[in-house]
Amino acid sequence: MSPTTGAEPGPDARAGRPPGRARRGLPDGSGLSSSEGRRAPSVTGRVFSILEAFDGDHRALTLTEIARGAGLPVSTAHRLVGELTGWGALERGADGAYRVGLRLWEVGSLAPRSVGLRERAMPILEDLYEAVRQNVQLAVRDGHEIVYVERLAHPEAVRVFSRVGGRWPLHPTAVGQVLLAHAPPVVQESVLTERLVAYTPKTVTDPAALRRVLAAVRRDGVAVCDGMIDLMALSVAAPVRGEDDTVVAALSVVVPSPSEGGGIEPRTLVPAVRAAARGISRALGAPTATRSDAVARPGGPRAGS
Amino acid sequence: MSPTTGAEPGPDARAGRPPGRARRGLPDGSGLSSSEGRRAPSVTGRVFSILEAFDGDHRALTLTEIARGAGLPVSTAHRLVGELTGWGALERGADGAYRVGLRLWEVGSLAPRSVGLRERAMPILEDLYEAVRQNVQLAVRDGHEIVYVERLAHPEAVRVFSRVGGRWPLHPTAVGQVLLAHAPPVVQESVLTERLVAYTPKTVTDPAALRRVLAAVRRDGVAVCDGMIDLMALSVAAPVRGEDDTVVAALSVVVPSPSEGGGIEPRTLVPAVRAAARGISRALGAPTATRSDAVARPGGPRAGS
DNA sequence: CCTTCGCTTCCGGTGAACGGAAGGAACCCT
DNA sequence: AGGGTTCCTTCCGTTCACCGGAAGCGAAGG
Repeated sequence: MSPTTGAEPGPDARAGRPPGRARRGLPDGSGLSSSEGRRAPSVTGRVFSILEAFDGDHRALTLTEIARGAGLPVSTAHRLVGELTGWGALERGADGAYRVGLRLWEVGSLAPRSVGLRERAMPILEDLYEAVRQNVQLAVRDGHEIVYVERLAHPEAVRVFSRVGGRWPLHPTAVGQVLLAHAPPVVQESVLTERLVAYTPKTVTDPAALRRVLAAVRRDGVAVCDGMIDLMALSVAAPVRGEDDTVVAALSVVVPSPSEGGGIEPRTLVPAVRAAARGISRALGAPTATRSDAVARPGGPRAGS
Repeated sequence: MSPTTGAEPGPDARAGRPPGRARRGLPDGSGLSSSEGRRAPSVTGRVFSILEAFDGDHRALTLTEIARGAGLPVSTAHRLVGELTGWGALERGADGAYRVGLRLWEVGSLAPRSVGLRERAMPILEDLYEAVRQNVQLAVRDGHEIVYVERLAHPEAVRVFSRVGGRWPLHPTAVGQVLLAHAPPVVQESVLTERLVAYTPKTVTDPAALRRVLAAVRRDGVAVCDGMIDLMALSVAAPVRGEDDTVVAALSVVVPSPSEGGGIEPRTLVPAVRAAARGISRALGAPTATRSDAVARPGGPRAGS
């Protein structure tokens, strides 16, 4: 294979592919390996780079693919993958390809910010899902990105690009805007100085405009994003607060965009989303969610019916 | 291929671990660290032992607790935990305790046997959940144990001990019996020669009796466990088949045991559970689930294997 | 005050990890 | 059949990253 293989970050990326972390290129013997490609020379670092070779579009990899993706010699990859497989972090299928193993998932399921949160939120998510029969999503912030923790999708609902465990930037998603609006100021400023990628013509990319959006989100307690990632979809999100009353997650509903002929008036979703988010906050022990003011009044926590 | 290709990883590092909570021998300073379960002295092995220090009852650990649990010197644990935290496999809370991090959960969510399966099964699980309004569970087998992959619990349903990501032995659970009944003969024999722990007086512990139960499960296409783990609960499980028509998972419903005054007649659940399991099998592309015979009445074709 | 406990840093010796190279098994395409 | 390609596995001498005891720190508590 000629040396051109992974030079470009996203030659394979289809339409709606999130800005996944830059895939590590080959060692790239062109001398000038520079400082950027800071590769941790530790064993642990190498193990991580192996795990990072797997992502939503690459769930099954051969040894050689792993080695290439992780930037490791095959013999090294072979040894480490062998250990990973022995423990159960990876599994080898009958086809010889490696996949992420059950044991690793099992440990991951102890993460409080994902499964812990999910456990308490699930009943309310279900109620909301039953009420709207569309896409319902729950996400948390990790650095400058959101990570989807749970997603309930009706088969006939508008198609969305999110995936449980998937990452997206903060600025073009309703959950992201909610989480950013309530993030520490350092994070906000940092994001506002980054280049804000446009996914559609409707994406907010101007820092000043985004700043206004965030202020509105804080004021209204909801974020509404129409066609910022996909012109067909509109999403409404509200913040979920934890014990110390900080925003720990965001909840959203995604419906067909009215500008594309969606039949749902987004404004009717706002009370339901806000109520469900408050319901989860209460389940988490948020102090303000136990008071009874603040929410207008349409519909109780059970969002209809 | 090599000796270990395909099939079960025979030697299996983790088969020895008793299914219950019992785990983690404290260093117990008695000098005699023995050779008992000595862990591989590789860096990777140490990292695994750190991850293993976390479990359902220990989701937040201090550095010292991790070191003790993993059987490592504090300074060593400190260095490795530092690397794990830097990558995101662990997170350190404001209280100084370490928890499993989002990044690790994220990689784990790429495991085909958990989330991959879950994604396709979810709509059907939801339908079943709506229909019965009780506990609905989905589990796979890993070695001599089951691992719960998904669980929907009604707040007012009978309380069960399972947890997403949790492990249980095969013989006392309905899902376990289904998975064991369709496991490779090697696994079955191996389990039948183990000591079968009794959780209640009703637990099957006699190998011959279990063998008859498994035959019945294969014949009927369902397993029914009444009070084998918890006298209050009864569960009904059915097999889920994958593309190659092997049993890849099991689905169950848990209701209050009729002998304890539960209001539901278990027999009425059988068709619903069986139908849901077939629905998931079909979603996974199982050949027999697309035909319309085979399960119509007990004593159908399938019996062998 | 001193003690205890847990976390962090330091540093010299050493053995585990490294990876090039060679061997082997499939699987192409002539 | 034969030569070419790709991928996996094993081997082994070199070296450097890992190891962990010890000491320093800060906080809690008696």
